[in-house]
Amino acid sequence: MEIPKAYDPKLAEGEHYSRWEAQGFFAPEINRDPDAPVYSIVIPPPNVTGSLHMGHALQHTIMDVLTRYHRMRGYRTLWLPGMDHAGISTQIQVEKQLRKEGLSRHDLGREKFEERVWQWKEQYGGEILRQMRREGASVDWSRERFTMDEGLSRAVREFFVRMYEKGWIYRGEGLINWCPKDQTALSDLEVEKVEKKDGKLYYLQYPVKNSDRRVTVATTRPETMLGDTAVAVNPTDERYSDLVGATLILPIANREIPVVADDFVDPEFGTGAVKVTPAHDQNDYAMGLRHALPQVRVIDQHARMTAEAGAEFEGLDRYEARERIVQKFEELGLLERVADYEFSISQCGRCRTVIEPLLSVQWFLKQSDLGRKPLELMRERHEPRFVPEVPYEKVYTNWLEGLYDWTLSRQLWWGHRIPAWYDEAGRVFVARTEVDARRAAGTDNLTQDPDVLDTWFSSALWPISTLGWPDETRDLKTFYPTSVLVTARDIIFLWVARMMMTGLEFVGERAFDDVFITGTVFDKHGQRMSKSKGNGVDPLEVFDKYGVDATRLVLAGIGTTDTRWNDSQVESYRNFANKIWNATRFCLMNSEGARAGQGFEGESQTWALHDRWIMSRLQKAVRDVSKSIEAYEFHAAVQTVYHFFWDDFCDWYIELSKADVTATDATPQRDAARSRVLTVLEQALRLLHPFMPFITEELWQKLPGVGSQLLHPAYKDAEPTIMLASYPQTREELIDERAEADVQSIIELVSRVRNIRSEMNIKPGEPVRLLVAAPAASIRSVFESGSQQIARLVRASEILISESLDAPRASARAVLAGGAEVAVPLEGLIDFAKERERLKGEREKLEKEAAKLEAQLANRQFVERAPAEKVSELRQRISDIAQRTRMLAETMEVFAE
RNA sequence: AGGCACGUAGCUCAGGGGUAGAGCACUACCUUGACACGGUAGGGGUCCGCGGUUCAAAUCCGCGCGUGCCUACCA
Repeated sequence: MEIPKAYDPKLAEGEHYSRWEAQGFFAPEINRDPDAPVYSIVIPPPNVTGSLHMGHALQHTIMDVLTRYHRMRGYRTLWLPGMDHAGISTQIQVEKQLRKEGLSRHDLGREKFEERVWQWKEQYGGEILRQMRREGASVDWSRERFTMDEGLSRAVREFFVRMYEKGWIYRGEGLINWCPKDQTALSDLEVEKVEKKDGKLYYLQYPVKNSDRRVTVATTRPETMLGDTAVAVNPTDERYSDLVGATLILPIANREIPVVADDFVDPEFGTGAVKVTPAHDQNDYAMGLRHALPQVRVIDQHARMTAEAGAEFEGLDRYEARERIVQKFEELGLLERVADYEFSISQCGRCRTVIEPLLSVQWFLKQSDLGRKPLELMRERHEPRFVPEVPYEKVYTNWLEGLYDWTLSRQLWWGHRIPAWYDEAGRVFVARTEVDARRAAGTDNLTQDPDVLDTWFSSALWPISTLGWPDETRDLKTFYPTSVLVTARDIIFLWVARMMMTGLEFVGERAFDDVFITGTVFDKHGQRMSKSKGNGVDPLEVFDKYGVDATRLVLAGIGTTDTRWNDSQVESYRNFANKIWNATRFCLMNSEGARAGQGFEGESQTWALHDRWIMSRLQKAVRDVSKSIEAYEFHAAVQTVYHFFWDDFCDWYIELSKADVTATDATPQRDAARSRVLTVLEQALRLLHPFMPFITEELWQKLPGVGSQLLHPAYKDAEPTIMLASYPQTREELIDERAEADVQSIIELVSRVRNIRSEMNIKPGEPVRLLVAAPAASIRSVFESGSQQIARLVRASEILISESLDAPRASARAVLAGGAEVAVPLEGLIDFAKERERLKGEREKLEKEAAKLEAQLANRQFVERAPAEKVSELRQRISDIAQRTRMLAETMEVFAE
């Protein structure tokens, strides 16, 4: 069979996915075992406007590894894909498109605009889903969901109505975050805090009524003073105790406002007196409620001053007003001073406009009620299990402990319309459908609330709504609760906690068993990747350059760690893919007469040493990889499989088998050896498949002997594919420590001789003779039976094995474990001085180690208190080293001048 | 301001009470019939600093320094 010398990822990547998909391999229905255990994951739905970035690629890789692994283990496996309608960002996208046509959404009207968005979604949306195919994501496309689907929308209305009926959703006036640009309310979680903005702190003086006294307040937002309805001081602050209850004259507005006492005020900060603007500041709002202060609105939705601010300011932008007011204070002689000040501001998470806290009527959800069950579940049973547990369990718990009301309504057109209707009298009717609302109202003359719900409202239902809730569907019963949620840490509050709330509330069970929080991928300078910085690494470009499988290996290894992206890691895994390719190429070039799955017949004790060895190594690799995947330790899993394949299989097993495998005569021995190499390879490919789906499928399909018999019994009727093959299971009885130790001594011998060759500058083509001595008969027999292989690996023309060494003076020597020695006669080739130096170096190394160990043993405390096992281990090591040193000394005598 | 992580080879990172690891980079040799995206042999580390616990600390604890993240009602 002719296959190219280098692996070209594009070929495999272009070929297999569509077949997997078409054959239905991704759907859980492929599993025919009625008793199969269930494994399910719902994808964190990417925004319909989004395209793939490294964070997605990381999450998807981990989900796919878990999904493929469990599928191969015979689980009824579902990974459900879908998208989020992404209210604000999608609306912005479409409005941008309209603007190019000279239109606004108001020109179209609501209905036409919504149609337009749907159109946009069909045309441009969901690019990321196409990109997921490129990643090899084995999601069940037949269950793809969109948060605006009819089913999911029904779930949203159901959620809303039930919460309303319980009194947990209410409509009321509150101080909310308002984005003056997007013209909508935002939840606290959609607001970004930006720290360390340079600004000013203005010290303003308010005169006390009927007095010469003035009270100085400090503020970063002088323009809000027009809305002040009090000044607050700390009740314990003696400087102001006589003023509490006094009346101040608010300058410019010339309004009378009281001085109130409130614990909130920090006497240490500023002047210890705070202006209170209940209508434009979160804290002042709360204080206003405590003291029953009036709320004066001086800033409107467009961040312009209102009529209430006074004719002089009406219509001014908030920042213009600020300047004007400061100027005015100066003129009045009431501006005490202005100080430079560093402070933080809140921005719209979407457009970065500075948020304006505004009083307005919105819909709210009392999260503290809905959050009670998740909090109890965490406190009592530590569920869900966070990976890593530290610090996320605490982050999650702390948030649940301090829940506040969630502003649900958004003044947008794209999203789930609030299921509330008003009659002419303004009475509100919340209902699942308009028909229900009419029935309740007893009239058809109703107007639906114009607002839509926060995008995260529908996201909160994702695990249950995608599976059919509120109906009790088969999918919901089968796949819920889901096995694990894989996501980034920044949406633990926004999303993870809320899914737990709805799952527990409506289905009575946690949304997922485990929550795996991935690390963050930074650029090579440690900066967060972002569009605006333009420092993002495009996963697709990395795929193009190094292949999807290599990229996945890097991503899986990242796991929960924050990592700076560097291509060299991907390059090394690209090389690994090529190594896999070429190892397979070797096996295929020598596959005539061989079949994967054969060659290891009979009692393992009758097998050759290197066969027992590789099987033992394979069992351990299988054991460790499975254990690591199940513990979400992907880095360890990747390392294990990488080193098993490269070091054990390629460097040693193939090399040790080469003579047998490449024999020209078609003997049964040769074919059995070929089958054994193929068998180990085939198992290794399966082991690798969850991480590297494309290359493993590509190569697996080429191996002679693969077929339906290798599929997991749950998939027995399916077309042969590695993705439905059984994941290798450890066969404990094949773990053979003796064989591992024996091959280890062969490896040591070979390495020592190669070292001599290299240090002595012996030409690679130049054959050498080997004189090997070992006092122990067991080691001698290992060397004897392996002498052909050893000779091949070190290019020896002859190997003489005896009990004690009798080598010519002109030999290079090395001491091995267990008292064995090796000498390489080098008549005429040896440089005595150089050999002396080399041996001296060896001896120094040993002496240094011996000194350290001796010192430890000399410590009586150690001997008395350390476990006996440790002490004897140390004694053993010391005696090994002593023996080596002794032998080395003898050897050096030979070279004495 | 609090909380939490992290600091290991030149770089990116594993590991973690008992012999310091990988990949890349580096040095030397090798185009040997799987693979130069390769092979063989090497060099390179007071595991941030200082104390403590322990027979034993890179690992556990405290403090300090540095870096990053999260939370917060600093007007």
